[in-house]
Amino acid sequence: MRILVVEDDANLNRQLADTLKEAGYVVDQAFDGEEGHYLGDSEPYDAIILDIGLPEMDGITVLEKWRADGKVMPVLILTARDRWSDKVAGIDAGADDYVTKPFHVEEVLARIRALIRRAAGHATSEIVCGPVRLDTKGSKATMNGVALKLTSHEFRLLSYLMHHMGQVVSRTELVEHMYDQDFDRDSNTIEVFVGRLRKKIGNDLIETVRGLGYRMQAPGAAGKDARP
Amino acid sequence: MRILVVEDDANLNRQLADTLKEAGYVVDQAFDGEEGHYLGDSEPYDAIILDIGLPEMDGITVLEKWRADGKVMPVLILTARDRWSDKVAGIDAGADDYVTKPFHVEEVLARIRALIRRAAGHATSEIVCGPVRLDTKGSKATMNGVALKLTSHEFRLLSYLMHHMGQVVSRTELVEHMYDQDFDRDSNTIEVFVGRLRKKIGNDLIETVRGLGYRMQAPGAAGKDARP
DNA sequence: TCCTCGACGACCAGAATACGCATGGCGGAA
DNA sequence: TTCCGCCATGCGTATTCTGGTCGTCGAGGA
Repeated sequence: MRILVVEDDANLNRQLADTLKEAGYVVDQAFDGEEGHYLGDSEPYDAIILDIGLPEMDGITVLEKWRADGKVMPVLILTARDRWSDKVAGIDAGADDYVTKPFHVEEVLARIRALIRRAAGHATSEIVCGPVRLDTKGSKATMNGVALKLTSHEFRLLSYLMHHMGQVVSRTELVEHMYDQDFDRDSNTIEVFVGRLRKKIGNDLIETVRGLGYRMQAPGAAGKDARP
Repeated sequence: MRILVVEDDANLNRQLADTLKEAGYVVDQAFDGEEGHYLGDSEPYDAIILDIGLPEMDGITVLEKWRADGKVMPVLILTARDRWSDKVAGIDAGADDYVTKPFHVEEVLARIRALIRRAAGHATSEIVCGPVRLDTKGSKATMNGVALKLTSHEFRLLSYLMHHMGQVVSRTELVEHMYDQDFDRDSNTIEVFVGRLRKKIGNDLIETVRGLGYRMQAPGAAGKDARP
C-alpha cells in the first residue's frame, strides 16, 4: 500500500511518514501544494494525507483539481480544530475523511486503514480468505490460526492481494503499490515474491491469470454470485 | 434514502431526525442499543447514525454485531470529543466515519451525503448476457454460475463483445481493440478466437453477420433485427 | 424455381512464441 | 554474520498464430 503525505510542516510530515512506514506502508512525501498535486496526479496512491494550509497551492484547490481530473483515491485532510468550515469545504471538495489538528497519530493510522479497506469494499479491519486471515490493524497475518512469518515485502504483497480479493492484479500494479517511485520494471521480483508467498500459504490461494496477473481467492469460492 | 438514528438522548435524536427529514431523507429512530441493533439488522437502511454511549448495548458492540452478520451499510458514529480511543475502536470495528460531540448539524449532513454517495460507487460492474456473466472488475466470466476458463485473448474478445451487446462488431474493430498496434489484418485470428469462444459458451450467443462481423445477444432477444 | 458459382467463414492441427516459475548467486542492511 | 531483497538464467508449458481445407450462404442466370 502506497501513501502520499502532503504537509508543509517538515516535522509533522516526517513524523507521519515514519509512523506509516513502521506500519508497513510505502510512503512518498510532498512539502507544498504544487509538488503534492503533481505526485498525486501522476502516481497511483492507495490513500493521500493532505494538509489544508499549504504554500504554493491551497489544499482544497489541490483536492478539487484531482477530483476534476477524475482521480478517486481516498483523501484524508488535516484541518485546524477551530476551522470547522474547512472540514465542510473539504468534504464537499471530495475529501473522504478529515482529522483535526492537533491529533493522535494512532487516529490518523486508524483512519487511513479504514479508508483503504473501505476503498477495497471491506467493512471490518480483518480480511479473510479461506484459511488466511489478514489483520490490517496489527499488520499481521495468520493461517489456520497460526501466525505467518512473512518478510515485509511478502506482507505487502499479501496485503495488496487480499485488499483486492477476487480481482486480477497486474504485475505493474503490484510494483507500483509495493515500491516508491522509479523501480526497474524489467525484473521478475514480483514473480519471485509470489513464489515465496505461495510456499508459505499454499498454491491454491493465489491463482495466476496468464498474461494478466494474479488473483487471490478462496479455493472453494467458484461460482459465488454477486447477488445470491 | 432511508436512515436510522440510534441515540439515547431524546432531544439530540429528534434534532437529528428533523434535520434529516428536512433534507429529504426517510428517518427511523432508536433510543437504545438493543432496539438499534434489531432495526439495523432487519431493515435495509442506506446509512446509520450510531451513538457510542448507549444503554442496553454499547454502540461498538452493536456495530460489531452488524458487521459480523455481513451488513455493509455505511455507519457514522457519534463520540465524545475527549474519547479519541473510542474513535479508533469504532473505526476498527467497521465504522465508516465519525463525528465528535458537540457537532454542527450541517457537518453530520455533509458526512451522511458523502457516505451515501461513496456507497453508491461500490456497485459491482457486471454485464449479463443470457447465461453468461462478465465481471469486468475481476476479469472473470461465469456461465450458469460456473467459472469459465478463458485465455486472456478469449476474455478480451468476450469482454468487447459484451460491452457492445446487440451491436454488430466488425473484425477490424475487434483487431484494433484486442491488439496494440499494427497487426497483420490478413490473418484469421479473430475467426479462430470466435470459434474457440463459441466452443466454451455455446453457439447461440455470438451471431455472425455475414460480411459485417459478429453480434452478441441473448438468445431469447431475437427478432430485434437491425436489417429487415 | 432451381442450379451453379464465387466468396466468406468455420474448423483443424502443427509450429513458434511468450510467459511464468524455480533456482542460485550477489550485494546490502539489520 | 545472517537474513532479506534483487537479478540472471534456463526450462517447461500454455497460448497464440499460420496455413490449409471444408462447409455454407447468397446472388444471378437458366
